[in-house]
Amino acid sequence: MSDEAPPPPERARRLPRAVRERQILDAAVQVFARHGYHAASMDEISEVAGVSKPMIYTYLGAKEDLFGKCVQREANRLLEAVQAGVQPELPPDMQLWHGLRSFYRFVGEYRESWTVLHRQALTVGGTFAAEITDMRMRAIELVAALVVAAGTRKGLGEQAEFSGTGLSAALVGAAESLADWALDHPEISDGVLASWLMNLVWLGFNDLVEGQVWKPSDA
Amino acid sequence: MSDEAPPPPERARRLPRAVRERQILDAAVQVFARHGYHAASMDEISEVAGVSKPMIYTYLGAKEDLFGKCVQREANRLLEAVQAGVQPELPPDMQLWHGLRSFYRFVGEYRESWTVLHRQALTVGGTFAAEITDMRMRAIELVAALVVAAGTRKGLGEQAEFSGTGLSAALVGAAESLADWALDHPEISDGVLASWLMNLVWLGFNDLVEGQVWKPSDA
Amino acid sequence: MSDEAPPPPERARRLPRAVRERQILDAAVQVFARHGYHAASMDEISEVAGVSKPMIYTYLGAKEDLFGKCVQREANRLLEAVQAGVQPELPPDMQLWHGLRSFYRFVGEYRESWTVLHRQALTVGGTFAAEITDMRMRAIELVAALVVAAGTRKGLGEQAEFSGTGLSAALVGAAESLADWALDHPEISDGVLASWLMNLVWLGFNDLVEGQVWKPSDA
Amino acid sequence: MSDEAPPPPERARRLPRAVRERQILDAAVQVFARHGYHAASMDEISEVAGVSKPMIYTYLGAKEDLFGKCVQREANRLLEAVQAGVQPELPPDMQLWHGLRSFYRFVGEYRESWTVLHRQALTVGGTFAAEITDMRMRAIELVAALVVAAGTRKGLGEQAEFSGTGLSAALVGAAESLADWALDHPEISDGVLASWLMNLVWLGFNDLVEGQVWKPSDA
DNA sequence: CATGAATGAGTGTTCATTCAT
DNA sequence: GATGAATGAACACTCATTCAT
Repeated sequence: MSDEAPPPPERARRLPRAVRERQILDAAVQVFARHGYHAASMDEISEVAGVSKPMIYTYLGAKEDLFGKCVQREANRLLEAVQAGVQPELPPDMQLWHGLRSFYRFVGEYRESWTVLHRQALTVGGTFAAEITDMRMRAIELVAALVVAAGTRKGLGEQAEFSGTGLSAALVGAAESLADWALDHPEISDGVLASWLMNLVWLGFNDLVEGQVWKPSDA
Repeated sequence: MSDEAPPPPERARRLPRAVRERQILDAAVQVFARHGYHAASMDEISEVAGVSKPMIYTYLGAKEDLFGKCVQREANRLLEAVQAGVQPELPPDMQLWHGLRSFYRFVGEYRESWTVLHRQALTVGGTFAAEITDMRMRAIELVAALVVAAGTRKGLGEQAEFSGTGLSAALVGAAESLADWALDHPEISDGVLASWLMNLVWLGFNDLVEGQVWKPSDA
Repeated sequence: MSDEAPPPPERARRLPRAVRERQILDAAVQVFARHGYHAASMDEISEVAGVSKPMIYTYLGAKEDLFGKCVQREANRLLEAVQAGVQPELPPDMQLWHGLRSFYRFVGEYRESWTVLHRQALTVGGTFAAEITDMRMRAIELVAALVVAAGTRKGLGEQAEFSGTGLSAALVGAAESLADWALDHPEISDGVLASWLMNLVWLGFNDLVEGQVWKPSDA
Repeated sequence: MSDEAPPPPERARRLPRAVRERQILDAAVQVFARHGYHAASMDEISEVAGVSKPMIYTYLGAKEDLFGKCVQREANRLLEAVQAGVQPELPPDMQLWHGLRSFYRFVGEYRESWTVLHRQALTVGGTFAAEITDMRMRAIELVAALVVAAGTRKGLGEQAEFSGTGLSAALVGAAESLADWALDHPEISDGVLASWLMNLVWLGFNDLVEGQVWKPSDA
């Protein structure tokens, strides 16, 4: 029988909720990136976070909620990073280039965020795919509006050779795929990656092969 | 080897092994496409296949083996479909265009195969990711060799504006992403999809916006 | 349509039932000895026997029946071997010695039989334990009657220092345990093994240490 | 059979880990003793323990681990019981006698422990058999050193009539076998059992039949 | 006679989730 | 606020057993 006033166990330090939530989200992103949604276990997340499991449920909800919040947070981070890189007063191609650079810088710096967003978010059935796809679409339109708008101005409507959304999807896919590739080639700088993509989508192989090369005009 | 499936009797409870294996693989592809590797249950697969679970294990092995065999079969199907569409005597751009058409036709026709290959195969840790990535790389080089080789001939080595593997990754990503998009737009024909991609990667946005348009020369 | 291949496919030779049964029992003893009753699988038995599973069921019945028949056959073999070695006209100690020799010879020669009888038969719940125990008891009384009877004649009844069945159990246990030990020491001949046991149970440690030694009188 | 649910160990909801572990181990020993390793089901163990299955896995690990821990605990108990009974200052025969009494007392008191150790531990393939055999050997040498050492002192080396390890195996087998027999004869006291064995191995049948009887000298 | 084909029923194991403290 | 204790429910996998041919 312990009747003496027990000194508060140092074991569990009472931290403000916001801090705990960040700890947990960080751990969750890490674990989700490593194993994917289904293979990730709440046990591992709680362990990595240094927090007991009930706390996760109290603060962030069930596994699916937790994953959703991870996705949201990382998606916001990514969008902010890209938007921060774009300078609206530049010509379209330079805007695109700067946006791409920001994107690749982000991917290189926050690999796990990117992994969760790109690879893992689609494996979860239900609402997530839509949510992610939507976010993806907004992202692409943000970037692709530049060129699509240009095309539209020139009178290229929804004719066979041109489709705003279709091309956007392709463009984003190209950018994403190159991002994945870049994860295995960290020695390639974000500027170079952005340039490659510019040459692909802006000039096309044909011009490129003809010796034409796109280069940033402000470097 | 008599490989001719003898006309299946109306209500044969007792089927030869090869037939059962196909049934099971078909069901597995369907279920894996629907839920992903982890969320798919052997119970559902057996149910869809109209076969008891032990049969699956006897014929195709454990879950991971089964998935591997699905991936292999579908990957072969895809490769064959694409290769069948390419005509080596045509000029490079036409070869590319025909290959892409075959690809989009396949994706449209075998949505589930494509889903398994593109989205689900990467969610399984271990050997699969590598296997798929490898297959993807071989596929891309098959197609991209056309243009990359052209670029290399023109003296574009591994300089900052050009990279064989990097651009290949981007190109394949664009094609894949457009394929995903096309799944939600079945009204767009494979010819049109292929054209869009050609215009993107062959001419580039710049030329496109300037009014230049790529068109198949043999239609 | 098979036209003129008169000899039936060599694949499945139609053998008389008795032969098949022996094949199966041999295989079963082997597999039961290797894995024990529960860990042994009908599949492995059928494979080792070179016979399809339905045949096992047709000829020998279910797994438990099969095991029972294995045990019975091997027990009979053992009993016959021991009985064949005993010569009733010799004095008790020599009878015991010859019986033990036969026993150890059998164990050395039919290791698997011994394993099934001694180690595996007891792990199966239900009727088997009793059956085996019974068989064991009969075996022991067969052998121990010699000495126990002698003791009883001398007026040693069920007093504290003497008990027929109890001592018999101990004696048989000693013989069995030495048999197990001998499996790992095949270089020790059955004559030597029998001698050891004779010295232990006939003379006892005390006499043995005093320099008294029991030796077969007819060698 | 006895299907009466023996009062589940209290309905105490929240118990400290150590208590639960003991409950589970107790239940496991009971069930393993009743059915053997393979036929025992984790379900029954959890039911007998009054605990859900996941707890077993959390606290004691998988089935094989659980069994290993049972064996270890019971083996320790047995060794301690025997060692506690031996008094090193007594002459060899009295030491042996006291050791045997302790052994039989333990077997009578903890039937299930004995069953698990003696009968079931060998049915599990792999490391366990070796572990148990080893433990058995150490146990036997602990006890048999007394007599074997005596024999060796007298100049009885590894000659045909005498073998330390071989005789030890036999001796232990005799003791074990008598223990099994005693399980069905609970009315025989451990002192009597020990006496029987002493008369068998110390004096031998011959002396016994001649009217010589070994008796404890300190009673 | 002989077997490939097929399965019902059960096993060990894990995981997201929630109380009681 | 924070957690160790506890579980329901499901899943992958196996095996003894039996038809239909």
